[in-house]
Amino acid sequence: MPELPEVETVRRTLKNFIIGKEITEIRVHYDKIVSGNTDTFVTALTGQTILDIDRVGKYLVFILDQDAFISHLRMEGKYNIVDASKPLSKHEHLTFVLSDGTELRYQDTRKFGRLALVNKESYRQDLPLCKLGPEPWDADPKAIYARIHQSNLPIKTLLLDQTIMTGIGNIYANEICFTLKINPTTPGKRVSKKRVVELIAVSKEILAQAIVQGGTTIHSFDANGITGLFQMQLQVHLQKVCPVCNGAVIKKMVRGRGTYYCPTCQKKKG
DNA sequence: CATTCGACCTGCTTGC
DNA sequence: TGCAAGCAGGTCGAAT
Repeated sequence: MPELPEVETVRRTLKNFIIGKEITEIRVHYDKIVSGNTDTFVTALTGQTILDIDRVGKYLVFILDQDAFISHLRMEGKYNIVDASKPLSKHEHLTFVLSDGTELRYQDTRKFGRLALVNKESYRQDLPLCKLGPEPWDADPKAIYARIHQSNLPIKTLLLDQTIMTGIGNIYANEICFTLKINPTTPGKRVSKKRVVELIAVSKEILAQAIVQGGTTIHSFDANGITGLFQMQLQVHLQKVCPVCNGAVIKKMVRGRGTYYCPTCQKKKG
């Protein structure tokens, strides 16, 4: 489900409920949800206390006494905090039994998400996180421009490339292009330095705004779990009418991803 | 190396 | 109504 703002909202919300608690037992109900060896994961983490939750791009990083593990929610992953007596639901694939009688459960309808044991001291330098580019607020415009400028791929596709910048997903890629009035199919090569600077600035603004909205909308969790789902005002994504010119919004597939844009407002090629 | 394309999964919507 | 195809807020690995 999530792009960076949703993951950040999940991180903040989850922290209120699990910091300082010990994982007394781990039950894996769907083996493939854990990357690498499941027994190793379970054995290593059982008995450790959750000290903090970090985030790198769209990854959550749970910091424990001795180890850490990363969790990527992919399309539909979410966390539930429930009383231990609550029956396991169909799509809950992993349960962390906590020391206070609650359980942290990972739920994922499509089973795309993954959890993996990582080295607490070096996870940012290790795979897979070391592959990620900077988040927009840490991005060096020169470096980003260098990457974008050498590619013929559509700018929208490049925004989704987590090795260039991390955190942007399909929805925000569409929104960012709309805000900048840039045609999402514009080849990276044709995007000017100035436009790249603007692209980074807009990415920052939109993600930051989304985090604020997530923070104000989601104070806790409910039966739907901690999803970070929030109702941000979308300008083009899933829209039919352009809010600026009232013209029809177009939907087309760009490199396999649903892409929405206004053909009138987003004519600019760079 | 950069890029493409299918794979990974389930469920909801759409169209015949 | 029934059923198949298409699509969903993401990433990876194999092939080109």
